[in-house]
Amino acid sequence: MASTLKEIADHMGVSHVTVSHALRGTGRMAEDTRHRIQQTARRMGYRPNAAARTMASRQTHNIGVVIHSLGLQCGGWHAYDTVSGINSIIEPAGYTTCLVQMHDVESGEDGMARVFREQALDGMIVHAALLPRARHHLGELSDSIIWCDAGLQESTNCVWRDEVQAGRLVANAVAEAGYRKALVVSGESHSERPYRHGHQREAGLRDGFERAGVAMQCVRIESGNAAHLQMIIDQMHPDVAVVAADYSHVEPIALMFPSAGWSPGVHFALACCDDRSWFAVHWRNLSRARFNRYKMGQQAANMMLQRMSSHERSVESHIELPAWYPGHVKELSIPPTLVPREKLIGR
Amino acid sequence: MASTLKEIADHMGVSHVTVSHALRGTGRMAEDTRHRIQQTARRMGYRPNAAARTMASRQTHNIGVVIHSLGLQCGGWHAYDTVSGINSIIEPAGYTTCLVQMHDVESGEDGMARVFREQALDGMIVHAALLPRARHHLGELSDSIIWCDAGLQESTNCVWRDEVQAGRLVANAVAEAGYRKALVVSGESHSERPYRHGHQREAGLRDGFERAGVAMQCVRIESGNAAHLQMIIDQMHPDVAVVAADYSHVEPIALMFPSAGWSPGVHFALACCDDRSWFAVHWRNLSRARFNRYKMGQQAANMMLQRMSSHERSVESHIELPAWYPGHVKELSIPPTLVPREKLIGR
DNA sequence: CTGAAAGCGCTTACAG
DNA sequence: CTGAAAGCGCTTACAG
Repeated sequence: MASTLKEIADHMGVSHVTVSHALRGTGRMAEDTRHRIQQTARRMGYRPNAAARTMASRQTHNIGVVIHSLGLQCGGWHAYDTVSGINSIIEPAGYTTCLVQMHDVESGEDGMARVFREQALDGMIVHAALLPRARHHLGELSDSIIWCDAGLQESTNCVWRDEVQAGRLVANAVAEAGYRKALVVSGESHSERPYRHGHQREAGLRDGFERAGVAMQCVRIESGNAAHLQMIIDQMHPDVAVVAADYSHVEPIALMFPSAGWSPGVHFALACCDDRSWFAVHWRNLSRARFNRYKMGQQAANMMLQRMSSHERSVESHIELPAWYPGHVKELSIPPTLVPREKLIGR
Repeated sequence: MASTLKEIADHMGVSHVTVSHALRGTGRMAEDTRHRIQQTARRMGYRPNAAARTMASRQTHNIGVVIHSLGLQCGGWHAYDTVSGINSIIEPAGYTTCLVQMHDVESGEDGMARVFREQALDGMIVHAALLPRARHHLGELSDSIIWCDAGLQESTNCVWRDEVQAGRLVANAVAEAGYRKALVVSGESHSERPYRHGHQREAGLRDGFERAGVAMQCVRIESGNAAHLQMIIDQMHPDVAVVAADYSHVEPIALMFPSAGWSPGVHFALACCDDRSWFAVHWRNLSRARFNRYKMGQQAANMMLQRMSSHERSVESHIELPAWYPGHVKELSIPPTLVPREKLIGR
């Protein structure tokens, strides 16, 4: 088990520089020589030393993926799709995904992860809606940042989806299904967050419903809060459709309401402005604005790679467009959650 | 913005070695000197170079977290809880979580992630049930591996939960609630996988039901397959309780059945052998064998740290015990999914 | 108590 | 076409 270039070099009677060139395909030498060196290295079980490479080449080949740690135990699952997408692009390109959970609190140097303190990253993809202060802090740590679904919508280095359009799509679908009023369910507004998808979705919904002449009412709920759920149930009416602003509100509604006697797609109409990749497997009949977080992660990763290869300071932003998905699945006998008004079973 | 020890050293008229010692709290020197150096370093914005540190100290401070990439787009979400738990321990200890998605296929050297090829890790936590071949391959890459919920149950370096016990707990609860028969729903058996939680859970269920004199029938389904779901619905009867072997089967049942007129906790009884951290937020009334993947990740991470600090080759394995959670939530008017037999509303 | 020396394993730029 | 030199920024062990 040879572990260094030098050992291979000594073994073959050449310099370690030649071995280095041979293995990486750089430099000039007889193809035969190169081939023989590669063979030997393989036979001797040579494995390069990442730290030495980093040191000499000034490239870490590490990409930080910054995600939010919302109380650690709960929340943040939505990030997994995106992170998987990022890794699927980055890893084959020879980069490593370094996961960094970040609390807004630790703006101070000392609270930061080692990976930040010790210049261990070539760049980072931020997938967390941080406060301006924290955002600024990251900007000082690296000049190569891609903001992926991070609440930043600038002309360069950002990826986001058109949330307003998602809202419009849902509003149109609800109107077309024959409902006269929409109950829009979303979470408490965290006013200090610089950007909430909810706001934009609501703007889109409002716009869409207005054009279609459908009334709209917003309800803020905490998930799992019985009183809040009851508030919605109290408003149930055949003319009313329930619209969930994001995935974290559509799940509790679908899971908890049935126990109270209200099944989506049967007793009431339900549509969602948000999407998660597992819906495609476990909840195919959910009527929703479709959207692929995995793909968005890949998009951000590609932008990162492009930026690093071209040494450009910036790369054009990308906006992902959602599409309406009715939830009609041929091989499924179960109806979509947004069933046409006239097919609803009253209670 | 000074970026090296030497710049600070020159600035203060000492050697870079002294600065190194001062900053890390090693060596011996006047407290005053140490303090002055630290101040200067901070003022000059010094940030250590991770690669140089790694090189000199032979420690990367990187921990690989190996997860399975099941077709990439779908599956694997369950890993997120565990990964978060790992990171929550590792990061404050100065280590970085390097995510590595691994396909069983790429046993060949060339298909492996760079992080594997280039000795960039101090150790790894494997959270994927790999084939023996792939497992063996990892073993050659690192001598410091913790197997977390990875299908390996040896006396050292492993973390797993007692799945048999989970099955027993569920069986007892179902029997006590007054049901005479259980319909156990699980996925297709992937026979080539070295270990499936499902097998052990089933063994526990079988044991528990046998003792309690409750009949048990297994149904294998693909999630989202309507015919399969119908198979279950056809068997519905007031004496029958539905038991989901893992989280990926309980969700489709709870999400899809209501649309077909069957609500858990109202029209039929439902219990689950599995748990996910988000159940605690979004699905609190699910009756289940409770279990904390986040905590298990922390456990694995602590074992890793212990192993690295003590330079021991191995650390004692840890078995996590599940607990029965009925799903009775005081402030929730919604019933648990495993409602007592006599409270069930017939259809 | 302090610092000069050696070395970690590579890559890059340059001289032959 | 090939290789010797310089250097990346630290830590460790050791001599003073």
